[in-house]
This record gives sequence, C-alpha cells and structure tokens, in this order.
Amino acid sequence: MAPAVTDATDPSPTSPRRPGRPSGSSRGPEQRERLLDVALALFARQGIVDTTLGAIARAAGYTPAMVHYYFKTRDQLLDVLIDERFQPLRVALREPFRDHVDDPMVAVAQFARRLVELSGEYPWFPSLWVREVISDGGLLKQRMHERFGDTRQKETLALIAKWQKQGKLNAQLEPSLLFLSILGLTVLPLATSATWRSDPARRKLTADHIARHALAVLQHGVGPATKAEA
Amino acid sequence: MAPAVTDATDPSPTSPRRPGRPSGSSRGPEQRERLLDVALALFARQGIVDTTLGAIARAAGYTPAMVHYYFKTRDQLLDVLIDERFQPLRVALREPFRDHVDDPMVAVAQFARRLVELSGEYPWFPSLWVREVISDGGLLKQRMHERFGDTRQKETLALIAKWQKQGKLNAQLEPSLLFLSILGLTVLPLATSATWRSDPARRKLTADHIARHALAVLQHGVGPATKAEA
Amino acid sequence: MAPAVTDATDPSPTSPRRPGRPSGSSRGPEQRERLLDVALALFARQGIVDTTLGAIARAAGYTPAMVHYYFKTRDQLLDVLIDERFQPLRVALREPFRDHVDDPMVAVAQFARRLVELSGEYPWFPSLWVREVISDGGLLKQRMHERFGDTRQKETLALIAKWQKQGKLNAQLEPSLLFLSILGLTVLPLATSATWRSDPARRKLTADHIARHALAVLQHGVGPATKAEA
Amino acid sequence: MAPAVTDATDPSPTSPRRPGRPSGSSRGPEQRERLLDVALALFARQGIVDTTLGAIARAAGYTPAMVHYYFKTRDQLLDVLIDERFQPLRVALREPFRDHVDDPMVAVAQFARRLVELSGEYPWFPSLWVREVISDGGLLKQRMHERFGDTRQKETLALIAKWQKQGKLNAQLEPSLLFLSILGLTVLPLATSATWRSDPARRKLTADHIARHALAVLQHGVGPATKAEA
DNA sequence: TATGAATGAGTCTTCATTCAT
DNA sequence: CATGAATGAAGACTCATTCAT
Repeated sequence: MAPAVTDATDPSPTSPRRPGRPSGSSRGPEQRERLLDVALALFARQGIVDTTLGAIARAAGYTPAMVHYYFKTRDQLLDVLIDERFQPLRVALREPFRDHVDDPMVAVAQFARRLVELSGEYPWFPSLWVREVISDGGLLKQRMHERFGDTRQKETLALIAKWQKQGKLNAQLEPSLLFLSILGLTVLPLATSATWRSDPARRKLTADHIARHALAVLQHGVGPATKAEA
Repeated sequence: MAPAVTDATDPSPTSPRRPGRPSGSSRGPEQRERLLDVALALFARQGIVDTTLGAIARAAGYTPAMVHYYFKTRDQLLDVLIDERFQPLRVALREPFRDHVDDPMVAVAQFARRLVELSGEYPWFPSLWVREVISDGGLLKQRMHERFGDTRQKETLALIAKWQKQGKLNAQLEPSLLFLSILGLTVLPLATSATWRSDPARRKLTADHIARHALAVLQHGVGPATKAEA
Repeated sequence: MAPAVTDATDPSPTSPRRPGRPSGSSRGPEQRERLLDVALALFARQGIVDTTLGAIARAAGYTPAMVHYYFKTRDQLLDVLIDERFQPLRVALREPFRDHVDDPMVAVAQFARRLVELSGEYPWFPSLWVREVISDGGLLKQRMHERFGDTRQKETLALIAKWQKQGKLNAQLEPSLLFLSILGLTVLPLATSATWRSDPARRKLTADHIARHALAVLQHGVGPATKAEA
Repeated sequence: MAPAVTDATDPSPTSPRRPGRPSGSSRGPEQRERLLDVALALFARQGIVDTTLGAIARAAGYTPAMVHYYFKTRDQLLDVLIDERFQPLRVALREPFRDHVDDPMVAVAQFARRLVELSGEYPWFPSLWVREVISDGGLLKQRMHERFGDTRQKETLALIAKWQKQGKLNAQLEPSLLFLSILGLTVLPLATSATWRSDPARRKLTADHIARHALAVLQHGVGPATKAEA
C-alpha cells in the first residue's frame, strides 16, 4: 500500500503521473478523461454526494476498481475535477473584467454572456456551481477556497467601488455582491433548466433567452424603460 | 426478526394522519417539532443527503430510533418538512403579488424584501431552497412539484406579460424568469452567507445590505442612475 | 402506538376495537383471550417468526405495549399459547385410541376424522402444526417437547406392534411413523389450503373431501380396490 | 464489478459489461456455490426467516458484505436458490410419471422412492419443502408459483381421473391430493428427522424405513393385508 | 388497566477502498 | 492496465422491551 499521505493540496494540473509505466507516448490516458467527463455529468445531474464511484464507473463502462486506479480516492477525484475542469473556466471568466477595466457595463455584459456560453459548452457547470460551489455546505466550496483563495478579492472590490464613484456603476450596489448577482441572473436559471423539459411554460427557453433576460435586468432592472433610454 | 410484510407504497394521499393526538390542539409533541427544527438546520448546513438520521437524532439529543418513531422513514421526514415548513412560506410569499396586482414594481420590491425577511426568520430557507428546491436533482424539487404543482403558473405568466404590455415592467424580460431572477438576487446570496464569517470582505454583510442591493439591481440594473431617475 | 403513520395493510380479523373504556361487560381478561386468538391467526397465516407483537396488537386493536402487559415477553406468549390452546387439542386427539383399544382401524379412522374436524374448528391448527410443531426448527417443537415430553410414547409403540402381530394392522408399517402418516394425510393438505383460493383445481376442496381421501388411502392405499374388498 | 445480478432498472448509459466470466464454463465461482450450500443448510435447520445473511456468511467463513456481493439482496438469494437448487429436483421428480404413464402404481412407488433418495442426497429438501414450499405463508411458496406456474396441472389431474376410471387407481382418491399424500408420507417424516437424534424411539429410523413404510401405506393402507394380496 | 415515549440491539444494504493477479 | 474478490464502516429501518404516567 502507498504511504497514504496523499496530499490533496497538490496542485499539479499538468503531469498527473501514472504510477508504474513511464508513459513514453503522448497518448494521454483517455480513460481518465472519460471518467472525469462522466463524473461531471453525473455529479451535475444527481449531486456529488448522491453519485457513487460505482455509478461513475458503470456509466463509463468500467469497473469501480478502475476509478480508484486513476484517482486514488474519492476526494482526489474531486480535487482533480477542480484543478482540471473548474480552474480553466475560472480563468476564462476573468477576462472580460481585464479587457474592459474602464467600461464596467461592457465587462458585466460580456461576463454574463460568457457565463451563458460556457454553460452551453460545459453543461455540468451551472448545476455544479450552484449546488456545490456557492451553496453553503457545497462539497466543492471549501475545496475551491483552499485551492485558490481569492487573492485579488480586495482589489476587485476596490475597483468596483471606484467605478461607483466614477458614476460608471449603480452606487447603490453592494460591491461584494456584484458577481453573485450576475451569477444569480444567469447560472441559476441554467441550473434549473433540465427540469424545464417537463415544464411547458419554460420548455422553449434557450440559453439565448436567458442571456437576454439577464442583460435586461442588469442594464435596466425589471422596471419599465425610462425615457432617457427610450 | 423478519423483514416484515407488505409495507408497500405510502397510502396517504392526504396529510399523514397524526394519530393519538387528542386533536384539541394542533400542536404535535414538542419532540417532533424539535426534530424538524434540527433536521432543517442540519439539512441547510450540510445538504440533505449528507445528513444522516443519526446526526439529526444526536443533534437533538435523542437516539436514531426515535427519529423513526416520529417519522417512519427518511422520506416521510422530508414530506413532513415540506408540508409543515415549506408550504407556509410559499403561501406567505405569494401575498405581495396578490396585494399589488396593479403595481408590479411595488410587488416585486415587497417580494424581495419578504424573501430576505423570511430568510432571517428561517435561516434554513435560502440554503435549502437553492440546493434542494431549485437545483437540478435537488431532493425536494420533485417532491414539491408533486405536492403542489404550479397550478396558477399560466395565469401568472399571462399577468406578467400584461404588465409588460402596459409598460409597467421591462418589456425585455422573460416572464418565466422573473421570479427566479428575484430569487437569484436575494436568496442566492443569503444561501452563501454562512461561510461569510470567514470572509472578511463580506463579514458585515447583513440581510439589509442584501435587500438593498437586490432592490437596487431590480429597480435600476447595475448601471449608473439615468438622468430620468435622478 | 407510534405517532408514525400506521400500515393500512392489515386486515384485522374482527373489528379493531379502539381500547380505552372498560366497556361495561363482564370484563374478564377478554383482552387476553382476544390477543391469543389474533396471535394464533397471524402466526398461522404468516408464520411465527414473521409476526411481530406489533402486528398482533394492531390486528387486535390494541397497542404493542399491551401485549407486553398481558404476556411479559414474546416467549411467554408462545408458552401460553401452547398451554392454553395446543394442549387441549392434544388431549382431545388421544381419545380415539383410548376408546378403541381393540380396533385400531376404527381408532385410526376416528383420529383422522377428528383431525379434520378440529382443523375446521381451529383454523390455525394445521398450518401451525406443520410449520412450527413438526417441522425441524419449528418454533414450537422444542417448547412442546419440554412441556409434555411423550411420556407414553413407548407404550404406544408397543401397542401398535401388538396390533400388527394380531393382524389388526399392516405389518409392514413402521410403528413410530403411524401417527405422522395420518397427520401427513390430513393436516398437511389442510395446511396448504389457504392458497387454494387461487388454485382452480382445488378451490372446491372441502374438509370433507380431504377426510374422505385420507381415509381412502389409510384403508386401502392408492391402488385399486382389491377383490376381497369389492 | 460485482457478480450479483444487476438491477434491470439501472439506467446505465453504456452497456453494463458483465466482466470476468470467461463464459466457457457455466460454473460460478465456488464461493457462490458454497454460500448457496450453507444457506440451504441453515434455512433447512432454522427456517428461512430466522436465518440472517450474517449467519450464512459466518457459517461459510465470510463477511455479511460478501453475501451481498454474490447475491445483491436477500430476495435474490432466494430466487437463485429456487432456480438453481429446487428446480432441478422438480424436474427429476417428474420422471416416474413420464416413464410409467400406463402403470400408476409403479409410478407412485418410484416417485415415493425417489423422494426419499433425493432427500438423502439433499438433506435440506424435506425441511424446506414442508416449511417453506407447501406450508401456507411459506417464503418460497409464492416465489415458486411465480417462477413455474403449474402449467401441466390440469392434464395431470385428468390423467389421474383416467387411471381411476380404468381401475388402475383407488377411485375414492381425490385426484388433486394424490401428490400431496405421497409427500405427506415421505417428505413429512423426513422433515422431522433431524430431531430424531434425541428421540430414542426413532433414532434408528433410516430413510429406508421411511420409504418402506410409505410404500406400505400407499399400497395397502394401514389395515392388515387382505387375502387377495397375501 | 393501558399507553405513549423511548431505546438497544440487530438486520439488510451500500459503498469506498484494498489487493492479488 | 485493469479487475474480481473481499471487507470495514456506516446508515436506514425494525422490533421487543421498558417505564412513567
């Protein structure tokens, strides 16, 4: 048995050294990727706690033992998921605010749009984000915090405050809630969508509708258009 | 002893009859209430699936067997929770839109405020709502649907559309997303708050701040105040 | 009784008297008798091990605690059952062989008939006898042995042997199996009968048929009538 | 992957590969067989309901979890038992009546003998048959019915009636009770025998004695030999 | 006399995990 | 690489039993 001091904190998104074979070829273990895909899908559908390793294995056409072969423990599977699947999204989502430091409204709009886009590309994202990342007690919440604590948080808040002072953002906003609000207007509806199949009123809601709606609220609120905007 | 005979499906289409109770007072035994309280608290903190009956019992100072004494099965506990704790909130939340049929903005504002108030009064509400009611695969989602299917849904959507035509609501909104948006701006942040203790940037965020922020977004969007509103 | 929802499955034999008021009547421990009756009925239908004290109580319209009130433990209930319900039958069944010491065939016939009669009067008898008294591992087997070991067994066997020598009984018989054979031809079919409701071939089989059949076998075997008997 | 039968309910996206079994031999792992053997032995000795999976495991030298590994649930263990252990006996027992369609007395004799033989070979048979298959409420009764409903029943009864008309069988017999009678004369005594160790009168009763006795009754009844047969 | 409340002990079942092959 | 075999630990649920009232 291995030394068992499996440091879950190990942030090595790159070379996930497979024990034994030196892995000469570049042929990544596609099994591994497949398992990650399947895991994300099931986690998103049923919640993490409700998804057994056996279920993941079965859905992927493998044996439970194989899941352990690739991810020594259940915990490590989660860590890998965060490092290899969530982290990239996080990075991608930061861009709008980097590219438009002077025009927050543009940044906000792009951020919202990108959220919706990414959710289309990675269907597991909304559900997992809502249930397991932002929700209290979410299984990924603490983990993500540990892995990349919000280093830049203070700066970001300061930036938002500055925008408000400059009259570029609604001064009534709570800076620390800005991002969460955008998520709440985009990702939250998306996280509910699977059920929409059976809900006639929403059946035809596409990502586009959601994006449009979110932007409408973000840009004008729910009230009627004011004259200045008409 | 034997695995028992014929339990079969729960034959109580109506509210599970509370036997014994002299029926004078509707107050169940306080133990029962206590267990429900504790259950809600733990469910909200750790998620439903992660909370064993044993944990609930222990937290309440009893034995696991006693939980079964009051709620024959885990499933029935959930049902009771919905009927006795969630249902009342649902009813209370409908009022604003009943009382202000002609002024949707007032209704929206009151609805948002009430959400925040109720969340203060019932701290389990935001977390459970986000994780277990609106999230895909949430354990209460299907249950709540079964118990009170959204009868009035169509009418509500029609009403919203009417408001939009009357120029009382932002015409860009997706009617079916209106409520979810309000929830996303109020309940979602509240569902994240327990962790805020350790997040200095948000430590002082009170329910009031959240309410104010949500109203700000709902009334004006995140952009700067327009002249018409100044 | 537990506050939890009670199974609606139970088809209580008699009307489930709601307990409480002493009911005015001569009030012997009729409760006790009632419990014994119900216990026998359920034991016969589902087997002893499969029948919980709770089920007995419920079927009788009482609470489980009351069963303990009358019969301190489950074991004692069984003992009482043996003493008060089985023992009398045993005695009654001995008579034929006492009354016809000189004519075993008459005794046998009467014994068989009486078995069928008693089974009609005490419907629990065949089933319990087969499952719990003669079957290996039957819950009553050891108990009955302890309570009234077959004192007279040796004498009885000797008597049978004597009959055989006198040409009054088939000499090929194994004395120790005589009684069991008679039981096997009468009580065993009766113990199967409840199922017959759904078995068209046997639906109309009455106790009379069974008695007649058993006597036919006992008197002539299954072969065709020999000339001497014609 | 577990060898236990996978739930047909399982919605596994891909085909749930039944790995392992080389499919050449139909022999399952010997552990499985061993567990079945032990289960039968214990079921016969103590009754099915009284035998916990833990007891089976322990008696076989394994852990309870392993029983679940091979038989997903207690119920499935019973089903396997029926299919793999009872069914073969059933088939074997039919032969006599197939081979001697014209001479029922020969068939009956062979059937009785075979019952005794099989009981010697499979000591669990008599006890389980009496307690769990023919007894009302026996755990295997319904199961066996479901699995192989008595297709040929009607034909068999007709055949017996025919024999009676042809003077080949006692006309007084109830056709539907013929088989049960033979069982009652052979299997029933055998089902009692384990206890005979402690019963001096029966200690030396061998299967042979029982067979001889049963045949004696079946062929002549319990009465003395008639002249025609002398 | 009768019961509601409560529990300890035990059973079935699941699942992550290990390990020899 | 991959898996079948096996298990420890834990959870849901049941039930006989006790006890204060």
